[in-house]
Amino acid sequence: MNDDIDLILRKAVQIFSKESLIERLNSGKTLKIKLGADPSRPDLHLGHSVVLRVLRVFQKMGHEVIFVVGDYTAMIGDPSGKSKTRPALTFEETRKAGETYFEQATKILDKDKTRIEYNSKWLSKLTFEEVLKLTSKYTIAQILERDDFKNRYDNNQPIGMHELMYPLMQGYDSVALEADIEIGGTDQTFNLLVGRELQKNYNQKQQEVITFPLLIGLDGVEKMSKSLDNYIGLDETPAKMFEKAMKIPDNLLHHYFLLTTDISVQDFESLINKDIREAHIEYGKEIIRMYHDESDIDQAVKRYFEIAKGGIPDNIIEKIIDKVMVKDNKIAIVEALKHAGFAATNGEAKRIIEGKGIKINGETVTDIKMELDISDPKVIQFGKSKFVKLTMEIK
RNA sequence: GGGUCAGUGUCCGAGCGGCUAAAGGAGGCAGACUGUAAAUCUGCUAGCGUAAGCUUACGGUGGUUCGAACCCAUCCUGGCCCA
Repeated sequence: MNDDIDLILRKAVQIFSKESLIERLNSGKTLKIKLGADPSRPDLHLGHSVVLRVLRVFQKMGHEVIFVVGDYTAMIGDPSGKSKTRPALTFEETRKAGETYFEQATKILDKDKTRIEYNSKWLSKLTFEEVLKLTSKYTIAQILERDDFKNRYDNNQPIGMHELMYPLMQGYDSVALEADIEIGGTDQTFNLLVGRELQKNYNQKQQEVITFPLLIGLDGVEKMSKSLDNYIGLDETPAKMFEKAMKIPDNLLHHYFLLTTDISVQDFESLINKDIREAHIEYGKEIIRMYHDESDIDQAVKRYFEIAKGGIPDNIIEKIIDKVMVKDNKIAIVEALKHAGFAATNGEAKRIIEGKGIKINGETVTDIKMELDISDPKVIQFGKSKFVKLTMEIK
C-alpha cells in the first residue's frame, strides 16, 4: 500500500493537498479518480503512459478510475500549451477518437475497472443560465493567469471567448462526477485547480489534484507529441521501440526511467551511473516488456545491432512495384524512392540522393538518374535505419 | 465607431518597385565523427522537368506599372490609442 503511494508520489510534481490526499487514501473508501482525455489526438505514446500508469496503481489499490472523454470540450479544443486556436471537431469525430483513445489506454489500465464517461452527457444539458452561473465564479484576471492564455495575449494572438470557457467546462466535469482525485500533466494544473474551485462553489468536497511532469520527447526539448515526431508510440513495433529508446538523449534517461517505468530509483540510477549505453539498452528492453512481450526482446535487440554494424536486417517491409511503372525491369531511382515512401516529391528524392542518404543493397547511390533494376528484389536504405525491400509485381 | 501599426517560406525574421524562390536564424533531412547519444563540422531544405526552362509563393481580392512581397484601393485578422 505505501509502496504504491510512493510509486505515485515519486513522479508527482505538485499535490493539492498532500495532507488531505493521504487522509482520503487511508480512509478505506473507494475513491473516484478522474482523468480527462483529449480525444482530438488519440494516438497514445509514452507521454500519456505517465499518467495512465499512475491510474493503474490507483486501480490496484481498489479505487475507481473514471476516464472522462472530453467529447463536448473537444468541440472547442483545449488551448493548453497551444499557441493557436485549435480546429473544433465534430461530435462524431470526438466519439470515435474517444473510443480509440480508450482502447489504447486499456493497454495500461484494467479495462474492467475503468469507467468511461463522455462529458457531453452533462455539459450539453446546461442551460444558458447555468453557464452564466458557472462563468460568474471566475474572473478574466483569474483565467488570464494561465500561462498559455497569457502568452497568446502578450504575443498579440487571438483568443476566442469560447476558449476561455474550456477550464470551466473541464472543471465542471469534476462537479458532475463528484471526483475525489484528479490527475493530469503539469500543463493541466490550472484546469484541475478550477475543478477544485468549482466544487467548493457547488458545496462539494474539493478534489485532490496531483500533477505529473510532461515527458520530454526524443528531441530533448519539446514535450513528447506525435505531431512533433519525437514520440515513442504505445503500439509501435518492438524493434521501433528499441531503436527509439536508444535515441533518448543521455541526460533524459533518468527522466524516462522515473516516469515511464516502475523500476526502483535506486536500481535505474546505479544502472545509469555504471554505463549509460547499457542503461539505454535496459530501458529499451523494459518498454518492450511492458507493451509487448518478453519474447519480443531478443529479435528487436538483434536487429538493432545488426543495423548498427552496417548490416541489413532480416525482416524488412516489402513494397511491391506495379508492373506499369517498370520498363525493361527497371525503374527510375527517383520513382523508387517515392514508392518506398522515402520521398514525397521528385525534388526531395534527388536531394536525398545528392546528400548521400540512399544505399541500395549496401551501396551508396550517387547518380540521381540511375535506373534501378528490380528483376530481383532490392533493399533500399534511407539514412541509418530505414529500410524497404522493393520487388516487382509477380504475375 | 475613429485613429494608428502590423500580417513574409515549417517557425522567427530581413527585404520595402527590377539583381528575390525571397538575407539571416531556428527547426528538419542526410553525410563525417561517435555509442544509430550529445557537441562539432559539411551539404540540402517550393513543385514539375534529364536539361534549358516553366509554374506556384510574401493575409484575400482588385488596380497602377514594361515589371510588385514592396505603390494604390478594398476586405479579412491581430495589436495599441481614443470613444
